[in-house]
Amino acid sequence: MTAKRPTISDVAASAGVSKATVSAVLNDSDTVKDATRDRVLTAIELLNYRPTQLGGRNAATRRDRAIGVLIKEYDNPYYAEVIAGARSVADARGYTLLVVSSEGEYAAEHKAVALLRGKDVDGLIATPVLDEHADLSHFFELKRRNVPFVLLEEVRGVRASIVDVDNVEASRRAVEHLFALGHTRVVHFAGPAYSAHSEERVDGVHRAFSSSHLAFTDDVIVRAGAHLADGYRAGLALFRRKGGAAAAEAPTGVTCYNDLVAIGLCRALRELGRRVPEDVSVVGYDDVPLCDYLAVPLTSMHVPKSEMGERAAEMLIRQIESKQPPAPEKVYLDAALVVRGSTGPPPAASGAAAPGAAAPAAPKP
Amino acid sequence: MTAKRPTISDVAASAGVSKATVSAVLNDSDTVKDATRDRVLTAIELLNYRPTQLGGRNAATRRDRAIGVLIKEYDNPYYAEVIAGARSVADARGYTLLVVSSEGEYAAEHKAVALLRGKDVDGLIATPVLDEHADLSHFFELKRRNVPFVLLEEVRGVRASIVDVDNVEASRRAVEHLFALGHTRVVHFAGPAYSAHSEERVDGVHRAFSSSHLAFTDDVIVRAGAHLADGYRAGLALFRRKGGAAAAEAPTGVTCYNDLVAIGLCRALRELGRRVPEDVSVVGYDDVPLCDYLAVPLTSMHVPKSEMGERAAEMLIRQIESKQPPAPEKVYLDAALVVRGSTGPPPAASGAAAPGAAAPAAPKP
DNA sequence: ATGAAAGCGCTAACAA
DNA sequence: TTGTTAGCGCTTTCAT
Repeated sequence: MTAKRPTISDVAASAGVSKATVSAVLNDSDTVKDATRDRVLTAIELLNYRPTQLGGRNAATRRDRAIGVLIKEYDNPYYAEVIAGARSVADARGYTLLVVSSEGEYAAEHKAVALLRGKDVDGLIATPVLDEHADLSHFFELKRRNVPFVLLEEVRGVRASIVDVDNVEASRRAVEHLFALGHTRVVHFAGPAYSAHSEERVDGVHRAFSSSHLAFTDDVIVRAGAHLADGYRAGLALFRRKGGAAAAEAPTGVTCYNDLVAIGLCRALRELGRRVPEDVSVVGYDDVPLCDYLAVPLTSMHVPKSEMGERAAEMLIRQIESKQPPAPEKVYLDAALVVRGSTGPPPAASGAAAPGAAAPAAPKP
Repeated sequence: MTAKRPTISDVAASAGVSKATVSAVLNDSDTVKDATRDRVLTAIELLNYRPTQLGGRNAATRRDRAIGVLIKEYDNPYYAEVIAGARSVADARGYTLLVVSSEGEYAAEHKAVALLRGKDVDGLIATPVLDEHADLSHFFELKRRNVPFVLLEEVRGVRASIVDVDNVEASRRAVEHLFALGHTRVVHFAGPAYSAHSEERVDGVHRAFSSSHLAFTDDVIVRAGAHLADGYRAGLALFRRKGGAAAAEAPTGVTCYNDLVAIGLCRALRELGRRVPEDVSVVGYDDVPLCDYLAVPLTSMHVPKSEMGERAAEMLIRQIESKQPPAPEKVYLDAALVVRGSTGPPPAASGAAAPGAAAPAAPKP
């Protein structure tokens, strides 16, 4: 009863060509005339054909359902929560998650996507690397082979479903939280170059400054990274430089690309004898569970990570199981600032201030 | 020139049976006589045959090399480092890592291993779940199909390569560190039931007590878990109970299954107004990078996670690429205690003590 | 309990 | 540029 999965022969018949020609189209051979390629592609769409790599009776029957998940950092609790969300719905629907990380490298991403589709995953959830010079052929190959995928981060040039948060707006609100507290020397610790989210968040910082009477100068954006060590290094560098005589110019508030960077920064501040939030206010991003476990709990922009994973998986599975080739869907969820102990009013009024004047006395530098 | 990969036909010929019979053996069909099964299995070993699921020319040529990695928790930085180590060597050798987590559930582990081998991974690195009642058929299937795998945690009943640390010894030393500082009321926050490592570490605690003059009672072992929230909950429960009048009986030192649990415990202590290390000393396990980033840095048992991943991957790839079927290898690496700020002498001498007596004066409760 | 033969969906050689 | 033909390695009837 159950309609059989179409095979390459069905496509060939429908397009009025041979199996070999269809195969050539699938493998992006340049020996195919544009007209015939189009005919084949149309037939693929029409039948919703999905090629398989399997041989024998395998191809027709045995199929364990699997969803590939492409992330960018194994050591980021952000992804752990997104994956947990995706897993909960995948599991309920009989899919298993296969996770691969590009670690921010474009070449690794390319290889990973190729591998996953070579392994016949039924669909893909991906956080793509931002790389101006990189080609997008691996995503186009997914399209060609009709493998559904959902992105968790926009990538220019690929029409695809996406689940995300409005990062520029959220980042703007993070900065405005500091403005509202009276901070005037505010800085942003930006993420890695490979992150579109980082660019969006930088943009948000820019907009917050634009809406204020504060000047957006070059030193507002400090390139940090995505990891604990990045925030630590950048924090040490910045605040050591702005120590001693230059202390009056030091920022009193910092928004960070993510919570890990913020935690790294907090360590640097601690080691330099600056208190959080008395001397410097710090706001993270993502609202990782760890925020609540720190001695001074971290104010952070809450991102509904688990829900993002769930929504992405639901959307993807719907597309996988749909009879029609899927139309791209876009879902934007809300982020909300969670204020905890790491933010407060700036040390003195605003201008030049002797360190440790108004705030509770510091124990020891 | 390059010796072709043996096929099912080669095995059939070598064993003097038909392809169908070999197929039956591979799929664990019970219609095969023991004698013939043995002959087939021997032929498989002899030729070092590895079945493939792929069809067409794929099977002979196109092969992206992949290593499956089975972990137990996505949200544990321990695995992030092990994976990073494995990835570094896998990458250099042209292998891509596919990570799947069982999240501690046996059924998920079974499914994951089946999936991975269905996807034709070249080998597997696995941290198996501890489950007395569970069958090990998925690992035997790997054996039957000659898929190399290395474990990162012992599992009774499976002869396999392993890379690990001597957990009972390491755990014993963690406890003895507290004993050496003068602690007499010491407790261990144990890990989840699915963890063999947890059992080993509990065993280590037991041995430390045995070598001391302290009595090992039932309350020495507190079942916590593997996550931040587990340590927090268990910590709140234990120290709330031992508050007020019972405070004199409260433990002054705690060793934990891992760093996450320790961090959770520290939060509980903070919220209950107990200072670390002045009132309670806490020691973690794994020595995750985060330890250095806490306001009171965490004393922890350092496990060479990255090296474990590297060694496991090296061993596995050697077995994958070997002409001979591999003999199981066992590697045990050294753990070493890293003393940081979270441990110190107990509040008073040892018996009933008023809090905050001998330790350096606290700024404010 | 086993083998012969047919077939799976795909790719690759080679003609046309 | 395309179709024909010949596989690939494996699984699965169905006799025996």
